[in-house]
Amino acid sequence: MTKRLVPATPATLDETDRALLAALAADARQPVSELARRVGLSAPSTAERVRRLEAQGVIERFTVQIDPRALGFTLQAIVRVKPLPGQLHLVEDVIRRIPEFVECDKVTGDDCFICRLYLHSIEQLDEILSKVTERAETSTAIVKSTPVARRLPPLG
Amino acid sequence: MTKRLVPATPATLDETDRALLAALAADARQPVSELARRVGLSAPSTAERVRRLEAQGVIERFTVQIDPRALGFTLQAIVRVKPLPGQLHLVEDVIRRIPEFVECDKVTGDDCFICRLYLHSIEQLDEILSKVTERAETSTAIVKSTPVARRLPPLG
DNA sequence: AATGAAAGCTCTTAGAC
DNA sequence: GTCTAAGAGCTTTCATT
Repeated sequence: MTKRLVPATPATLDETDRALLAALAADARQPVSELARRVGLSAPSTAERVRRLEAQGVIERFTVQIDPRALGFTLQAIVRVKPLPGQLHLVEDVIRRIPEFVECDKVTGDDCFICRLYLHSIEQLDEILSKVTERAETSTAIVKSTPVARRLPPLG
Repeated sequence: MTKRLVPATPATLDETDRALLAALAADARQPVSELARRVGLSAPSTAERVRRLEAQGVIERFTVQIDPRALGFTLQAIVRVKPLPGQLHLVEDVIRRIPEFVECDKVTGDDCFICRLYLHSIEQLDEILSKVTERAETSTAIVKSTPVARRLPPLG
């Protein structure tokens, strides 16, 4: 697997690149030969474009989307975290080390962190948040449904 | 590509399945032969397990993680959206139709929706939110960094 | 459920435009 | 940057345990 060489800020993507990205987003495991058919190029050219997109850092990684329920995670919560004075870095470390926090962004405004938490049960919420509440105020919202599941932004 | 047959709530995953999922999460495009080496099975068995995980709905899809900056999205925002009375469904539709909203969860509590928004510039924030603010109160936080990028929850 | 061997595809490399 | 062609490598099928 070719690895990122550049931090990828400017990247000139033509129509073929965009079509490739869209096709890969829909099914990352489809063979190069099929990708090639979709974008109207030969297999070698297609393979090289995919490698180039990886090397440029446009493609960060090929991955799999797993249904959390299949792993026993029946609940999802969005937690806003406001560290107590002087606890910011420690709070960040604590979050990073709890694997049930599957995502965390540091944001502007009163709440410093906004995180997504996977839970096996509602009881587990207290269990996990207790590790954070020593050092931060938290505000939790339970996910009832997901009107928009992670999708690609407009490629145009 | 085999498609989901069951809503996947109970799924008995053994150690090999978990190892497979972890390997696929790290690189979804690696060949079955390599996956087979990693989990210590033959290629045919490995291929069948991957198909089974897809059919069970454990694997939702194979996809690609793209650097938003490569597409010109230099900013990310987390927007909390509280629809005005009677506007809930319309607000949900509006969000769904704006492709820059790359993710949206409906949650318990005062703010009905929590969404992730990709932006080309700070000016675009007003432009996009103006389509929502006719029907909802919004509260926006700009992402400064991402201490935890989307990761797999614990497979144990 | 898993394996090994063989047939059939797919990927990559090489050389040319 | 792209193509065709051919060898290398991968995936799948099937008979077997």
